Amino acid sequence: MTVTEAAAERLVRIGEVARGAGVSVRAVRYYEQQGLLVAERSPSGQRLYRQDAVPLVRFFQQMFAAGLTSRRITDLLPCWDSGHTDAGQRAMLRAERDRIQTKIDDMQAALDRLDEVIAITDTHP
Amino acid sequence: MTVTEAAAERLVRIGEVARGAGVSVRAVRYYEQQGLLVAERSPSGQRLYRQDAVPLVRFFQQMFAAGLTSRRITDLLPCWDSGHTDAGQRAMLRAERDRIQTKIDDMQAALDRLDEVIAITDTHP
DNA sequence: CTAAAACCTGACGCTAACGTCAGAGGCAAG
DNA sequence: CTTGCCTCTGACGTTAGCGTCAGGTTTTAG
Repeated sequence: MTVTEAAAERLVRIGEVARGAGVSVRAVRYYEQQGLLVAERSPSGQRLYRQDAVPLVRFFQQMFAAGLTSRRITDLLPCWDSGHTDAGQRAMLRAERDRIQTKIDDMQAALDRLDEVIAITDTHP
Repeated sequence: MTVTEAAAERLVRIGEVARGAGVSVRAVRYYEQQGLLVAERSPSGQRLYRQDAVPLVRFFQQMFAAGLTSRRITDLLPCWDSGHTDAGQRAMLRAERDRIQTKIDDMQAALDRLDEVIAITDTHP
């Protein structure tokens, strides 16, 4: 059921993508510049995106929030697109995973320390 | 038992603090510039720190890792030093706490997505 | 038809926590 | 004394993900 049907996909302009994903237009252009996103062009030169660009941009945001760089995301995009991965990509996936886990642990430790202080300052004003 | 005894505290120079805390000398100077750290000076102008500067710098690192800025840390330092806090500081503590918690959740979500992909690419090479 | 809204391409600005010189003084050892 | 390591004060460089003009074209609403 892969939509190989070239059934005239509805294309949207950059503003709609940006609003849909909750980011700025500038951000979407930046993603294209970084090779994260590809867009067709209208005869007049305006960017045209398929609707799946919206969840894709949301995904980028999620990865950015996790501390991945746009470079890393481009390197790992094939893992999503094609499902195919080579050894290097699998290693990168694991490395990023471990890095994120470590960062979560660090932040949890910091959170615990803050909570200690909050508890103290609340009971001891 | 507060060590009000001016019992000639052993003072250390910046290199020892940096090595002890696992940061660069430049970082320690930066913390002073940002008002996080205060140092006495030797007659010749070299910075002299008390040994508790080492755990303090480690603490800064932990807060930085959690996304606090040096500005925020200076604002909240009195909560540690004096144990005394006003309403504004308590609000800031909670705000930072909530921000960190949100970020942890975001990163956990990203981690879960990465783990999905890892699972797929491992079973489906 | 016309005005507003949206889009385009540069290109400089911004922030935060340092890195990295450069040039000069300070300090214990041999 | 001098060798070598540590420290000092500036001060500019870096990185990443955008923000923010500037100046011009295009699309849309009425």
